Amino acid sequence: MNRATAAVVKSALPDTISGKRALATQDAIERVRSSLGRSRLRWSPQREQIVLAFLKQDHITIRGLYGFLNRNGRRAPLNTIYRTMRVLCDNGFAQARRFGEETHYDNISAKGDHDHLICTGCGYIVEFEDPTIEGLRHAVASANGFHLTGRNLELYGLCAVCRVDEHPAVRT
Amino acid sequence: MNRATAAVVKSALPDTISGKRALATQDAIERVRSSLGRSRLRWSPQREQIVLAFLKQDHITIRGLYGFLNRNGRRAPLNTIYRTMRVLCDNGFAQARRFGEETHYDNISAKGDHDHLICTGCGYIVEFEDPTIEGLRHAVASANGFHLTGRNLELYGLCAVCRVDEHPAVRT
DNA sequence: TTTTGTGCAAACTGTTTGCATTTCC
DNA sequence: GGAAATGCAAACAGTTTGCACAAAA
Repeated sequence: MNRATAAVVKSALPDTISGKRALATQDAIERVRSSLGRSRLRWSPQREQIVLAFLKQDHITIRGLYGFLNRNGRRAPLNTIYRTMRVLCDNGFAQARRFGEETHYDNISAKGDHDHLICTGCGYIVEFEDPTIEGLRHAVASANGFHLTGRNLELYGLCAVCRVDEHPAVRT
Repeated sequence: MNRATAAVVKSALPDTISGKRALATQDAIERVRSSLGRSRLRWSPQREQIVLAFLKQDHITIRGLYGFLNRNGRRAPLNTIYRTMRVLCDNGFAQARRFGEETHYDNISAKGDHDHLICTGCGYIVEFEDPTIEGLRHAVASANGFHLTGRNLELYGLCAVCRVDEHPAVRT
């Protein structure tokens, strides 16, 4: 790992979730399930576990999901996870974003376009929204005759913790 | 190829270059050479060919360089190109940026930070600079206690050509 | 003459696919 | 019953590395 874009999110959220979040997740799961159903896609136990795990995070990698599931005794092979995530992307629940070596999947079911502030020390990721970019987008697009469809803005830097410790923090 | 981030640059610049550009390149080559020399890195014929080819483009992939060199009878194996590009990155002449399946190398020897407007139809890439982002960067950074070091902004859309033709253009 | 680069082949990593089998609708 | 998902293994693409040899400083 010696490319400029290093660092990987170490986000392993607690395996237990608060009542409030559990409800929100329950709700979201139901939305995914019926949406897939409408597209004649099916609902298997594996798929449910993967979607459930995915919906708990803001962004996660395939290996992250794989580890999470295994840790909780809900084993699923990598290719099944890949396939499920592709389905989620195709149906507008996830968004794939390449970062460093692997693809990160953003949970966009409950939020609009957002961008990322990434600590190159520990891999900590802050998501933010800023309307300022909209103006820029349209200015640049019209100046070049483009019809815009998407964007990806990543800001890199050192978080407060990593700036103080000379050694990068290990975020959980 | 069915991920959101598709499309690859088809940029194969003319193999002959204008006198003006040739001079600029000659100049840049010399700067690279002496910079590497100062770091006790060496100057081989292969390296010269790779750097020469790289400096002619704004951004290119390893396979792009490989094809370019081969087309011009200056064969170089892939791993040599990879190693040379890493040297160029380490010494501030190139910048690696992952896009789609492969890594793109931006020629930053003669320009500052810039961003990309990318046509998802034909892979055409427009580079642009916009000071507006600076304000945004600092606002977001200070709000989150980050010390910024870099950024990457990609705007995706359809270029004028691809919007008219329903079929994507093949840019050269 | 020592250190760095080259080039071939083999390894490695993230991701996809073929295919027989199982499961959902 | 028929379409779709699973899970194993094998394939694949981009990239890196080990190593013997060649070449630059």
